[in-house]
Amino acid sequence: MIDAVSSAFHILEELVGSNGPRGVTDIAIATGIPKARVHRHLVALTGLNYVEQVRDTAKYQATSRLFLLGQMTADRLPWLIAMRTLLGLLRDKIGHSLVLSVIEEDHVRVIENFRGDAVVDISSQAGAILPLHASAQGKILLAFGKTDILDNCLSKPLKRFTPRTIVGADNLRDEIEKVRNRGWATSDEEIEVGFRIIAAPIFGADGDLAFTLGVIARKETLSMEADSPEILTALAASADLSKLLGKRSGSSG
Amino acid sequence: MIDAVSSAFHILEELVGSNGPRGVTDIAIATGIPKARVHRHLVALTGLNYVEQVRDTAKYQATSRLFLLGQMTADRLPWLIAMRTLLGLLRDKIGHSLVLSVIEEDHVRVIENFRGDAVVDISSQAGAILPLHASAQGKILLAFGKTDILDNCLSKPLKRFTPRTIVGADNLRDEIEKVRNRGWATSDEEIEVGFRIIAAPIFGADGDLAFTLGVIARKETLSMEADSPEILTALAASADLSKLLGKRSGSSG
DNA sequence: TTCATTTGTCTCTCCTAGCGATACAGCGTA
DNA sequence: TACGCTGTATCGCTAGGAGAGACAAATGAA
Repeated sequence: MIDAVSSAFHILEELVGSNGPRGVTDIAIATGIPKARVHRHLVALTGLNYVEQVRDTAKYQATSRLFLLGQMTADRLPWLIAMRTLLGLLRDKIGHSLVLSVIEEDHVRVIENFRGDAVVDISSQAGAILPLHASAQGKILLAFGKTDILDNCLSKPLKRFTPRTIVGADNLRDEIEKVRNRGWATSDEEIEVGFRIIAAPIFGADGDLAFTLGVIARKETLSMEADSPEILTALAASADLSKLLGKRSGSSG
Repeated sequence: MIDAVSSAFHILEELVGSNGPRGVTDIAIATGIPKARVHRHLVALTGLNYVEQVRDTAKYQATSRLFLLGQMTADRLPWLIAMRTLLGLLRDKIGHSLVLSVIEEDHVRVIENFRGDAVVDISSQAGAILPLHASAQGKILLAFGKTDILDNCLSKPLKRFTPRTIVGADNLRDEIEKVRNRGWATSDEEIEVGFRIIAAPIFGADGDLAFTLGVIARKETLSMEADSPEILTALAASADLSKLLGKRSGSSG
């Protein structure tokens, strides 16, 4: 591991995860990296055109070049493009917001939102890490990921987000068993009052869980019956995507 | 400038600019970076989850995490999102492929393509650098960028891409003068036989040229008359985008 | 099979590049 | 004016990243 590179990305992530230009001191505090190092890196990144200094304020922000790097990455990952176009179409079809998340070791990270057509938009933040026991996507990982993830999750106290959050170890174990049997997961106001999520697993070429597809909506508009059109559609889509990924050799990330 | 960070991004760019997993030696040769260093960096980047090693082949490729970094960048650059949605709509309206490019110092780099509805897709590659004297977008930079860019461009021999490429210094000077006067540029089979491009400038908050909007199509389907709907629409759109950028303080990248 | 070549990876020493402490300059504010 | 911020510059120190080269595992040709 090269420390300088690690620091650089740490700073970039911090920069990109906030919603405005950031100052050197600010970033130093947020990341825990000494100010001098932060400054040195910001200057370096500016030289590489991945960061720019906002005139007047002297604060720093990421540039469109970093966006471009991501775009080019997507161009080289055909399955990513295919997934995105498919999910775009799916969103148009069912109207609810869709959330694509990637499995990273032992957590679930949101890659992209496809906003529904509801007046009030519901969407999670790209880059966000979802709670394992309270989100439908997290339950998918607990059910279809490596078994030690579930054990590890249960070894720590489960955080309560709403009155409906499952915080009992045995209850969660039962829930995960149910998810594993029927092949899809729900989060019924367990993470935020008034909102439901359903999620389905997407498997990679190696057969391992690679992504999850989530449908999120206000509870009044999203049925959680097994034969509801949303669930049937989501299951069909995730199966299609698994098939899509199966065609190639590469894996997730 | 931190060498390690510079190397890391150099390697990443190389990785992302090719269309498949790359080997260590391969990248070392392509980038001119010693093999040992490339390997060390790839391992480091793998540790940061921005790169993964493809099983079996042992080659490396960028992961969706890098894509995510770009997406998050876009989320923090409101004008980028606004531009993208506007251009998406515009593409649907005029049907031709659109190309959004960013001005980087003294060259023009493609950020994103919005593919038209033609059966045969025409699009440039995201990340590609466009020739200044032969592309419509390049002429925009020569006309509206700093004057030394034009001088510098003319100081070197102009590469001929097609029989119609302008390779005479005086001819190019006249052409650029014309572009500057009317506010838009064309490339009439000057870069590839059979294809036309028209481009318009998009100015940033500081009044400097920041982006260009290009329309690309087969020559039979794209009129280059000043009053053609494509040109009028493109000009209106780029003016709108300039206005959009004028509202905020940040700049390009 | 055998040999040769090339791959990704590792080991080693060397010295430079990145490090933190500290100082400094510019800007608002009190 | 004095203060408390900011971003930036300086400067020795040494840890950490550098390159050369060795190595093993593929790969391919004979």
